[in-house]
Amino acid sequence: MSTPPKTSDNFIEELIAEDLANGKHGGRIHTRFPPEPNGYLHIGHAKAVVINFEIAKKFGGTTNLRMDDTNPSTEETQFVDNIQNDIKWLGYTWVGDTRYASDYFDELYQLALRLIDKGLAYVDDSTAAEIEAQKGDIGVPGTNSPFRDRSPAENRRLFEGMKAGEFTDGSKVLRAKIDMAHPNLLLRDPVLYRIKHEAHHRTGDTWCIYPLYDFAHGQSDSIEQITHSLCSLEFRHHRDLYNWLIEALEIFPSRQIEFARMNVDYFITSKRKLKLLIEEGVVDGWDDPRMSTLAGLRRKGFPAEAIRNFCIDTGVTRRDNQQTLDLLEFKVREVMNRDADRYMAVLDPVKLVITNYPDGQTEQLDTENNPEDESRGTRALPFSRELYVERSDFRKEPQNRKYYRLAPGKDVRLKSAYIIHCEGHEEDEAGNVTQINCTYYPDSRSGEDTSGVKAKGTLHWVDAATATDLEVRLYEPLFTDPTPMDHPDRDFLEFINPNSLTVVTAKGEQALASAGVGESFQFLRQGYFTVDPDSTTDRPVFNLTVGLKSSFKG
RNA sequence: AGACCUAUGGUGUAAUUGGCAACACAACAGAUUUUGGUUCUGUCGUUCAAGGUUCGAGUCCUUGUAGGUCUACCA
Repeated sequence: MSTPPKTSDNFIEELIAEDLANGKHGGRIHTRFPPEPNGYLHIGHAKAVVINFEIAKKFGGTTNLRMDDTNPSTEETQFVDNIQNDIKWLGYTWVGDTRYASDYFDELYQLALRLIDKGLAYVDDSTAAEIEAQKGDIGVPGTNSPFRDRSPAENRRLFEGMKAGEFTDGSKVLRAKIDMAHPNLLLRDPVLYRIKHEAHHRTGDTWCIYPLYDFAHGQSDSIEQITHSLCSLEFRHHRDLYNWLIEALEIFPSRQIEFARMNVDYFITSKRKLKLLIEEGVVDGWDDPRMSTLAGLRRKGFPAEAIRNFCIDTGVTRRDNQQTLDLLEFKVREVMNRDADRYMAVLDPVKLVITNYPDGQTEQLDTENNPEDESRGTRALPFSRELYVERSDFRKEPQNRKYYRLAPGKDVRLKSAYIIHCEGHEEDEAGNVTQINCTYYPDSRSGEDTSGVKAKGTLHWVDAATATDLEVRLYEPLFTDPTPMDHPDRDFLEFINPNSLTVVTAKGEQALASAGVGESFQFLRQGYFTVDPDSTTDRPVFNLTVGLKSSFKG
């Protein structure tokens, strides 16, 4: 493991340790991750996944995966499949089959009847607008619905009628009977069930009434005997209702604990906004490498291990936090530096001719695959008179003594090959460099250098005759502002970075052409790149995963 | 306005629960280097404010201040 395990407990672990010490649930720990299948998982979800799975693991417990699918209008099976895939990819295995809140619709309905029979819920004929008006306001008590005092028997009859499809959408709802003056607005007789004559992605037309979040989530936790229900801070106010229902229904007392969600610079994590980016054509889809989705980050090449380490190391607290992209990228480099083989590819090629190298001659040079991991071995590199090097590695005039790349009169080492001496260049009428001319020191061959020439700089290069074309997609953050949502006066779309994607044709080592989708490499001196699924045998496509750190100023 | 939550370097997270404020990232400087990468060393800089309790307060109390959340038949 590249990341040492954290030693101290976070506040959730402290609370759980307390429960354990008090003998709660006989020492059993069971958590759950409850996504709504109406979109793809993003970096913020990853945090919740990691917290739920890691904490359970730490205490020898298990974790369920449950689709919170109580709203037939927005949910799709396509999303279910992707969510499952993402969690597995992150490296986690939930216990048993995937659960669905919709599997509990019968039980939930029975629980609703129980509440009705106890006089703790009623059917309300008020319109949505009327219910809103009854709600009161912050600091202003609400008013009782005129239907609040219907008898349990009447409520039961009406609720059964709702289920039987006797009423139209919106004509009736089931409400909990709590307190219209409660300081927590959520306890002012919240709506529990609504009528929706709409097909559900799993139950089809079986139901025309569907429970709301507050009458599905907590109850599902109880049904699954979840001991600790870990969720983000915005559900704090729901906890009062969560607990009220546990008592009213006399069901298994799961304990909800809230933590602060993780925000990351240059990423947005609103599913609605992510969807908008797709609809507006700003990105190509949920798995566009510029997206904050796990599908996007995976396609871009981020290793699951790096995302996991990032989520773990950023900790669990109750305060608002804004994580830097720097740390995420550090975690990515940390893993890829260890794992990725080094190859050479020239992103902006310019021809370099070694004038004293015999025309038509080719030799094979040895180069290590990964200096961090000797077991990765070496490979052969073809070398001949004509090469490609990076345009930015040449200056018509040397800059200063801190510059040790190519310029007239300068000596540089070609990685794993020879030291060359820059003689001059050719250019077109516009002054663009079209060719760099050099001579080489025949006795400076890598590994057996007796030339005595010292070259401060080492450049990557590729043999022109055998080089293969690569499509390389270079990414920058999707936004020009680290927190595009934090401008109340401006739309987040105003902060779209016009340079978020640049496509270039690079010259790469031939071996790169046969790399498999998802394979990652370090392109020497440039960054980590990962093979995109758009690749064809004719045209391999590489995504920039993350650039190398560079202390070069110039 | 009411209720609830939060406050430690630039960012994030710790602090044996009242005992020398530390770790990571970032930044800066240097060493090593056939990647201006990696690795190594060093520097920088922190307890929201004011009172109080105490031999001793980041930690406990009081009062402020700042930020966040909540009035969907979404989750």
